[in-house]
Amino acid sequence: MEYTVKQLGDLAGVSGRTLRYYDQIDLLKPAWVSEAGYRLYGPEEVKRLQQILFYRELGVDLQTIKELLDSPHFNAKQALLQHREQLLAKRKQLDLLLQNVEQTLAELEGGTRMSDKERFKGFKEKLIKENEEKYGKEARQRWGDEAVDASNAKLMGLTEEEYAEVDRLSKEIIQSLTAALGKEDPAGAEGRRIAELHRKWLTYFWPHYSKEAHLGLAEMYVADERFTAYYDEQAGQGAAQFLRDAIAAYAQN
Amino acid sequence: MEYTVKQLGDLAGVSGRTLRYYDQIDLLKPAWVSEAGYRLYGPEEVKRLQQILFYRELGVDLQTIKELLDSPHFNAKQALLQHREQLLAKRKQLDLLLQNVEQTLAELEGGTRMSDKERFKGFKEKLIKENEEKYGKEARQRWGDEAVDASNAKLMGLTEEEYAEVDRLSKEIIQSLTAALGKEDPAGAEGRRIAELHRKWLTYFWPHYSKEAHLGLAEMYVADERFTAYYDEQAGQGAAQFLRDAIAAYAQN
DNA sequence: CTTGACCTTGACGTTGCGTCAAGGTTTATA
DNA sequence: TATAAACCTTGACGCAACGTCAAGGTCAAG
Repeated sequence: MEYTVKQLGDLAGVSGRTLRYYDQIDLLKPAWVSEAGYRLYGPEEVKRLQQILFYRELGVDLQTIKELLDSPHFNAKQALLQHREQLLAKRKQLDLLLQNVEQTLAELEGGTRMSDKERFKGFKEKLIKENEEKYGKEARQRWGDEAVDASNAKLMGLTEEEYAEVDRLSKEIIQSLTAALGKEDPAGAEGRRIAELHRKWLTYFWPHYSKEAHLGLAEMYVADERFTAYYDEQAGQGAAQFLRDAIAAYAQN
Repeated sequence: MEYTVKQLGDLAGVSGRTLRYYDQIDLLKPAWVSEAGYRLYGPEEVKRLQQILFYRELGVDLQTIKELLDSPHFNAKQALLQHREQLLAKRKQLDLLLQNVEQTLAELEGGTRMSDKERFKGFKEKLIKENEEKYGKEARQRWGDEAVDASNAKLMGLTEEEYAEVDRLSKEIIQSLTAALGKEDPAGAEGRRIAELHRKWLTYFWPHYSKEAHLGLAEMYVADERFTAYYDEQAGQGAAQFLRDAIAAYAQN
């Protein structure tokens, strides 16, 4: 039985790129190479790939796997013991993080509204302590490496469907604003439509809708430069003002 | 109060490089830049850095932190809820990994000596499932055939003490070889001592010792390039050959 | 003989910085 | 005041484990 990269890849559930990478780092070489330069794998390589994937499944890094499989003296038990220590350390850090997050959440829930000073107090103390210890930095850096990829945190804890709708709404608001800027009247029909969209969007964040609050938010859009900058950047100069006027007209109605 | 990169870095416990990186990705810009091009930070930046580090400590990635601090629409609570979910998921996976590792270790400790077949059973099942989804019976059969003879993972089940001794022995062998290379006679006293060490070491792997088998292994050290490379790398060029000769002399005696 | 699926080798992107390297600036000390 | 030490700058490479084009060669099928 001989396999090309794709055949072996499909068989084992890894990509062709992965196999070429394993070849590159000398972790798994093809049994031979065809005249055309194709990598061809035999049963031996299938076996070795299985072992590689077995250890990878346990979270062992490729270098260690290589040593494990190549060094005839390598003690798998010791490697696993060491690996377990790493996993335990990781979990410990995770638990610490979780504690922190939960505590912060609890403070938010309880409306504790701690001041920034208070909020960062414990954190600052921790930083100082870390600085005193020589390995503080190292530990933090390790943590940085472990940091969860939170690039999808934009989903904001909504269900998928909810998020999709929120996303659609905010995009439509921006688009409508872009189109309406300088052409439409904020107090006109299009302005009203935009304000309505904005209201819908709002309901996903506020438990209760009120015209007063809506109007208050609209005012903030022009008063707080962070909001202003956001809308002006997304939809063009004057977008925040337009939106504020549209909502004002809508809310007064 | 104004700070240069190092001053602010020391204050907050981050490196200058980190601050320059944060500048680069527009996460934290200096308040102004001196004529000489030095970055200078003010109190506002200190506050922002605190917030950045606060969220970083929670494991949030820098892009998300940026959005969090820059976008007025960002809901910190929702973000944290979402983040907590990710942390929980990660911990769950860690626990699974730990379970796997612990089980494998337990098998080693208990001397259960599970067959490779069994060892890879769970793994195999997973692969088979994946293959079935993709290709159905045909692939499963092929895979099954390959899987059955996936039998060469050598996990040596020793106790901790045993391993320590094995480790000590192998290190002493390497050291002795390094020292003896080119100076001592493989058939001499030192060669004999090394061969003896090697024999001791062997007993931890082989249930029954025999001179023939020992000699056979020694031959393999020069015949199998993996072994040769290992010894020559660890103890110097010619180490495998020296060891082979020493064992040969020892075994013939 | 032409698709289309598959193969190859680069080479860049990802994350969050660490770590030189080469060269300019500021500060402390002799 | 000269000079060394400490600090600053901008590149640019490296890290883990691949994903993802891009440009071009190969192979089995219609």
